[in-house]
Amino acid sequence: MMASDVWKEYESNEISHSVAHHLTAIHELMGDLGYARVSDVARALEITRGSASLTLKALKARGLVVEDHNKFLKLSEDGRRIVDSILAKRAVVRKFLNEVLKLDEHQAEVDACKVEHLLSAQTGGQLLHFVRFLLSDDPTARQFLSEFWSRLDQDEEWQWPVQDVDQLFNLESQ
Amino acid sequence: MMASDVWKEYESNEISHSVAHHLTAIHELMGDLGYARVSDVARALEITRGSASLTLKALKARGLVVEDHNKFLKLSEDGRRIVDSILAKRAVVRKFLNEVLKLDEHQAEVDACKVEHLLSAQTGGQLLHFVRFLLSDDPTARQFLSEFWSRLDQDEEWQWPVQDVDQLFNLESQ
DNA sequence: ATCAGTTGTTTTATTAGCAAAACATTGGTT
DNA sequence: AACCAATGTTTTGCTAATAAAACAACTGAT
Repeated sequence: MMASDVWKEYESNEISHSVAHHLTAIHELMGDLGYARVSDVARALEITRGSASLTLKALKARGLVVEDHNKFLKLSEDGRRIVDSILAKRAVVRKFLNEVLKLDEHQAEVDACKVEHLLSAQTGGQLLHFVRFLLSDDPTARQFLSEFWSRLDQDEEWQWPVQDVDQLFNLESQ
Repeated sequence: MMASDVWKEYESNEISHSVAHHLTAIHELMGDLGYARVSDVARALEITRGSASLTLKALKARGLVVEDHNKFLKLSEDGRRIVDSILAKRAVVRKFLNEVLKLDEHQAEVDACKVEHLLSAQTGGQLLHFVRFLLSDDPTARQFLSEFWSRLDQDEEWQWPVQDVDQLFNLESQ
């Protein structure tokens, strides 16, 4: 009852939203500027240098970020792997929301940003498979998508949020 | 560059994970026991009564929870609406992950639990449309799904996380 | 050489969410 | 009546993540 064990796994997530963005900021700064210092991360995330300094100190202690001889930051091997998995999930979710579900780009980006660090590797991988096939030139996929989109145009309105969860799929749920 | 404004919307979310589960706990307790007190919520969430008391006091102040003449809790109209939208998103995501992407039930439940309170109403609604059509008896949908699943069985392995995000869809991304 | 700007750190404070412990209240048993 | 168990609250303390402010160190221009 109540699946008490499930909901607490949220906190036990090793990568918080904040950590995810500190790490990806370093990654993007390395690409954009060729380097990343505490101030650059703070500027990118629009937080104070003090905040970034503290968070990045913790990430250095966790071995996800390494510091150059002169205060230049770099992702460790582990940090790089984490960033890769996060960016991959973000890209897949964004593409699915925007190009399949036809949500506008901003909404797709916001929602992808919110969930990117929370999805399991399995979910990310399966979703990648799914979206790749869905957006491929396979005739079955093309036909399915065009049929789905044509129905989207039709019943444009829909009551959401829904009052009775059990009737979401006009089947039994649970 | 860096979409600084996007990532901060995470914190500005009005419903935190903790709040979402306090509210849904009340809802489920009302269904299971017919009532919900501070202790019942604490037991359901496996936190102390003190913690639940403080969080629920804040929710009463926000008008999402109302207190009976004798310490019995109830969802307000607003609280009920929030719970409805969360449970609907949870159900849709879980169904998609489990019945479409074929992730095992536990993984589907964990991931759905993590993102349910973060998805926008638009995303929830569009995803519902999508899953409903996907799992309907429409021949196009049926054919597409069986084709997807057969491919899933084939290329069983896949390197994840991925090293190069730009080649995720062997197209240009961004 | 001094002065200003940038950078990095530390300290203090705040908020959300928890635990632990002390406390008060209530309800039922004996 | 006395006692015990359950309930609800409050206080204290903790961690993560922020801001704000003070401070030190370095850089560059004049």
